[in-house]
Amino acid sequence: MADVIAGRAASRGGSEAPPIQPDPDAPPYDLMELLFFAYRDFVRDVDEELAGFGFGRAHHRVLHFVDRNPGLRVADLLDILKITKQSLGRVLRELVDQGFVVQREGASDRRQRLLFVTERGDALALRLAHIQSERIGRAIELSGPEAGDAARRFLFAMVDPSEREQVRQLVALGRPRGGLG
Amino acid sequence: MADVIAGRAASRGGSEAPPIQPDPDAPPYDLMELLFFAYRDFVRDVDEELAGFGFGRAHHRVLHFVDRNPGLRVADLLDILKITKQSLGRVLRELVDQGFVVQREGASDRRQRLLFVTERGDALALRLAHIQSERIGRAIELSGPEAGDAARRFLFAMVDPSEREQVRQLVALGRPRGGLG
DNA sequence: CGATTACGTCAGCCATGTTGACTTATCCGT
DNA sequence: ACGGATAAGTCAACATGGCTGACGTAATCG
Repeated sequence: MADVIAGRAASRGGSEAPPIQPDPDAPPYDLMELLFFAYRDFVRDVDEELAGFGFGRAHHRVLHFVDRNPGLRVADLLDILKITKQSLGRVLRELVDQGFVVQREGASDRRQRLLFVTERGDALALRLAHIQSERIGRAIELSGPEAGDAARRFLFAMVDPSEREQVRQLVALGRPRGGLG
Repeated sequence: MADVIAGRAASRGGSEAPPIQPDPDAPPYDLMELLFFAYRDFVRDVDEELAGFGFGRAHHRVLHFVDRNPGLRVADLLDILKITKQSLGRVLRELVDQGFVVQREGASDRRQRLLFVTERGDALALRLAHIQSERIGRAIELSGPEAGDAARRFLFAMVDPSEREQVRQLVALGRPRGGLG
């Protein structure tokens, strides 16, 4: 399979010798690309498993966040995923129809349909999480636990400032590891 | 906007007091979610800019990798993006039609259509990269340069072992910063 | 010369996102 | 108690970007 890249770019805009120190104004292409490659492989991990239920990645995202946040409101989920009510509606209906998620009327506000996973839903969510955590576990072994911790801080800092408080709270439960900064 | 999460999960499977040390077998949910949130916001950065040309994220990925790897072969691009020839064909045609990318016959193998960005293509690629690098720059400021370096190592380790050599070479050019391990 | 390779393309389908309009039930403030 | 705002669901139509399968053409390689 196509393994070698044919030609490499000359440094942008000059014919001088390549600088040893990188241009501080040059975009951090390496981080951009590593983010792409890491995410690409990370999400592909569970595709097969999902396909077995006729599900896709959208179903996984919903199942995951409901599993991790029992009683989540629909509006919260929309805000997490940044998709429309209609898009969510489709995948949510399928998850409910197939018995992975249930909706319960809110106790204090009966307009709300709070989301919970069923036993079946929890089992699937956990299985998918285990698959993906193998890759993460190997990555931490390879790069060292400090790199994992630093990656946590870096990734958190990549989140939009306006979203950080929400993300901090969402992520907090699974994180008795020290603060995010 | 929905800001507070209604209910939080009890620790899975028990009613004891929450452990201070996390279960070492528990999936690293925080990293999984941070990866999602960071990627979500990172790719959204350029959506508006792309829409101005009638482009989407698929166009961006193609433009980026061609810009960074002039003379890239179509087969290489397919292998990077992990999509089919037909999917790539559509977006590539649009990029070519609108004068952002050109294809040149390979010198040694005339079956190849090597890919290059035009001046126009390079300008757009650079503008998009600048937008995204603002977020990364702020993240590095916030989390510290060591966190950025560690994130590089961690993200590289997240890449599939079978893909690492290719990724290492692709990422190498923009990286006079020290090895990836 | 024949098999393989690199690339392109037609046709159709699927998953998942979008807008816009509308309904229903409920809550909350006056 | 009423009326506006809010939470959620739904219908319809459409866009984007994946996919499979089948084929065609040109060039290379053994």
